[in-house]
Amino acid sequence: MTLSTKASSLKARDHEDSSGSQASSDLANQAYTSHDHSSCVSKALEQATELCQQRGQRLTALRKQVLELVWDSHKPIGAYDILAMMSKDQDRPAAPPTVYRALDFLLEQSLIHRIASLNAYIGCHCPDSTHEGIFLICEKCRTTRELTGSEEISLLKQQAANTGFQATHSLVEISGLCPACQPACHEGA
Amino acid sequence: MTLSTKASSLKARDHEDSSGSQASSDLANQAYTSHDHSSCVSKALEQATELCQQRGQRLTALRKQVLELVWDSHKPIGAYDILAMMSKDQDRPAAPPTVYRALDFLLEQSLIHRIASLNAYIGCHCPDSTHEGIFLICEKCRTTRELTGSEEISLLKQQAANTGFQATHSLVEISGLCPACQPACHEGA
DNA sequence: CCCTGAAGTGTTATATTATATCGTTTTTGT
DNA sequence: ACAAAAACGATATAATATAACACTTCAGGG
Ligand SMILES: [Zn+2]
Ligand SMILES: [Zn+2]
Ligand SMILES: [Zn+2]
Ligand SMILES: [Zn+2]
Repeated sequence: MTLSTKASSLKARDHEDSSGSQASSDLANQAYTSHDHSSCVSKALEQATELCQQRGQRLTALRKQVLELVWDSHKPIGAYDILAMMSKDQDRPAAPPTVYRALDFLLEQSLIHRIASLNAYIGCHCPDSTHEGIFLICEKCRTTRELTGSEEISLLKQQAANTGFQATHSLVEISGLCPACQPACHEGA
Repeated sequence: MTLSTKASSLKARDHEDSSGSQASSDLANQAYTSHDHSSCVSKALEQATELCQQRGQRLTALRKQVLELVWDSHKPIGAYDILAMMSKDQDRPAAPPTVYRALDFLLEQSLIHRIASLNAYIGCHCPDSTHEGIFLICEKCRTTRELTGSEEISLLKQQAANTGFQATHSLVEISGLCPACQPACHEGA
């Protein structure tokens, strides 16, 4: 597989530890800082509601629930994990198409992204603009951060154009170690 | 899905038309030019044999066969398509693990690449060096070309490093229209 | 040469991810 | 209220990938 340690199932909600609010000024998101993530989620849901209203799209209860489940983690979450949570929390035996249809809608509205190397989904921090994401995926803890600086994307597309290729969409995923997981590398006795 | 028209099955060997040899000087490969592809394949197999010998790795008949089937197309080919061809050509009812093990070996040896957005595999043009590929995937004909200019990759990793992320592997796939398929866009009556 | 351990392969079963299809319900616009 | 469209529930199935175990092949040492 692409990443080294393939857990049997992607998990969410495992960093809801501290609620200290640290303002990391110039960063697009706070994937690496321990923060009040529930407020992240609330804001994301509010923004999504507003955006869909503006666009004349229907953010139904089901779609909102899926969006919330996706947002609840800084780690990409698999469709079947969402399915399991929906079935557990609400005693609804949801079927795959239910989740996939919601995910498709959210992807179309740019409210979430799909991480191809993990077959998983993650909330988008800047859903108001259609953009090409650059994703930094930690091979150890799977925390994934989206960079929105699109200069590199432009360069890539420029180079593609130089070869006569007409680029329409780019997929950039970088695997490695997030700041939190790097010290763990030096712990080997 | 990531690409617009998802054919039910990826296909190979559908551009073995002309054998005109056109030297496109500065290009790493000839995905877009009509050329004697069978000679491409031969060279790739020879080089693979040599590289494995140098590395003390065993390019067995099975692995070589899979490599040839992958190389036979400029389009990424799915594992189950390889499986079907193996079963057809040699009256061997091969099972999935047979193909996946060969693919894993070829991936480890950098003789092929996996295209995540297609769940498919394609031969590498420069297997002697470990590198990060940039893939240009045509949404119409699926012809996929690998760029080896790694400056952009370096920039991406640099930007990742600026955020404290220690990058180890990058995945860059750009979808769009290859030169051959672009005129088709203007044919709409 | 023969033994032996490691690597490779065959085979069966199963896991994981995603879609097709159809019928019902809900919403929207008139 | 009515009709059309969109969303949803439900069942089945497709597509991709791996687990587990037995058997074969091969390299290397005696
Ligand atoms: Zn985004
Ligand atoms: Zn990490
Ligand atoms: Zn390559
Ligand atoms: Zn094309």
